[in-house]
Amino acid sequence: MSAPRTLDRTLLALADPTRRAILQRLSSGEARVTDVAQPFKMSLNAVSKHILVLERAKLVQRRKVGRDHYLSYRAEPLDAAAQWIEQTRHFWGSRLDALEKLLREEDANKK
Amino acid sequence: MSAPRTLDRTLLALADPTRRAILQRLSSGEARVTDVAQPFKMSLNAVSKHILVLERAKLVQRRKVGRDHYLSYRAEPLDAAAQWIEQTRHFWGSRLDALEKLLREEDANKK
DNA sequence: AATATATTCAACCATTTGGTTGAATGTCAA
DNA sequence: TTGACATTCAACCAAATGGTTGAATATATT
Repeated sequence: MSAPRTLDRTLLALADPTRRAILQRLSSGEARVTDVAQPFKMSLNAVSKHILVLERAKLVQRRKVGRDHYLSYRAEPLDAAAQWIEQTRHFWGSRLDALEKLLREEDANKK
Repeated sequence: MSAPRTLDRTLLALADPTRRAILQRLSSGEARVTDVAQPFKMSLNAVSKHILVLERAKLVQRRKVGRDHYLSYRAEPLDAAAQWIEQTRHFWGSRLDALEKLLREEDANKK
């Protein structure tokens, strides 16, 4: 089904507070690169690189209008990641069945 | 509440197919480092490093018995990540949310 | 005591990441 | 046309990642 590369890129892109902040900013609507970069202490170029990572993960889309690049948030990869995590939790167990697994392990150790 | 560092580490740890495979292996019960490493082409040491990343993210716990280190999967960080993603999707919007809303509206129209 | 097994530690290497600064490109505006 | 603005490109740097090999450590086994 879904190539794992896509999931890799999504999770990697999300594993950074700066990039999550960028996404949050975009979640309330389009913004230009400069606008997105404004609140951060780091250089515009650094933010530009973060945006590239988000684009590679398809979490951000770019629309060029003249010299301005308008960025927007795309929800699909996050949906896909959520789906993967939910499915995984279901198969691997969550807190609720942790006890059960523990008991299985103890049982195995007694052999 | 949860420091973003924890989420960073969880997502980063999950953003790698080898580490996800390791977790999958552990999801069905404890295993030693050697057992975990066996199916992989890479060296034992490489796997050992991956395990370290998973431990740092608290996705894997280690129990030493003599020379053997028994590894087990811990579900809590994944639960936390899922919670973050779900909350985020809720606030940032998603396709599924849109679909849900559409269905709710259709439902309302039928009344 | 000698050897084999399980694991980590240490050093090394190539690549990636996250940041910087400075220059280049493209577009708007006076 | 000249200059300001928006953005990327390029080079560089430090640190982290993902892998290797070889040695060290600790524990079992004979």
